[in-house]
Amino acid sequence: MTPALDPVIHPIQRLRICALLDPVTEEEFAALRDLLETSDSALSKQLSALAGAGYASQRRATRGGRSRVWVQLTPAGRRAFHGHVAALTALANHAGDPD
Amino acid sequence: MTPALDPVIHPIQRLRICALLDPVTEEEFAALRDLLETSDSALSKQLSALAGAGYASQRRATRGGRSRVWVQLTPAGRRAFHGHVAALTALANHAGDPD
DNA sequence: GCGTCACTTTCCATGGAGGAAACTCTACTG
DNA sequence: CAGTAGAGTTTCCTCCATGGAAAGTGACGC
Repeated sequence: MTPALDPVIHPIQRLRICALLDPVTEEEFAALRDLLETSDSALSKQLSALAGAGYASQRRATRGGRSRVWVQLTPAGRRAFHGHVAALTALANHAGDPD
Repeated sequence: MTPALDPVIHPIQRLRICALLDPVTEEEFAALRDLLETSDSALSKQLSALAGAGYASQRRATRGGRSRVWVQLTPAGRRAFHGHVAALTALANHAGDPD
């Protein structure tokens, strides 16, 4: 069988976002933006895409007098990411190739 | 360090093409098309993209009275694919994460 | 020479991605 | 409470990628 590659997760920036969020409970919006070296708007849109698929959620909290957004993967998002990684790994190992 | 994800290889269909070509010397165009369940034109364009990056090459040979195209990864293509897989693996393992 | 097979390329319509800038919300400041 | 600034968000727009449909090309086979 060919495990399915998830098109919602696959795009490079989204893959990187998931990889950053997977090992932690949550991460600050600004931290993600800096780590990815992207813009506020680009990140915001990618997060919307992940949230739209039910893969990420956001939480507002005050820190340093300012309200900031904290992002986290939902359980479904974490499952989807792990599944996607498994699919990539299978691909890379030629699992299920008829050749 | 974050190993670089190669945007030429990353798109799902191209990743799958590379995964199919990596373990073999060469593969027939029609076989790729059937394995990927895609159209002639779509496959042809993806192969052009890989060839344009120097990652794949084609050879015409006659088989069954008809001339058919055989596709193979170039050494550079194989290196690029392996590098990309390494980058994906590193991402999945959170290598180099500052978190 | 003609039709056919096996791709290739063109044309077109759709969708994703990102920059710039306008907009919203919240939190301070005075 | 009005005003201002910070932190994202959304809109607008433009560009690039992708893919289907169909026309085009080259090599055979008859």
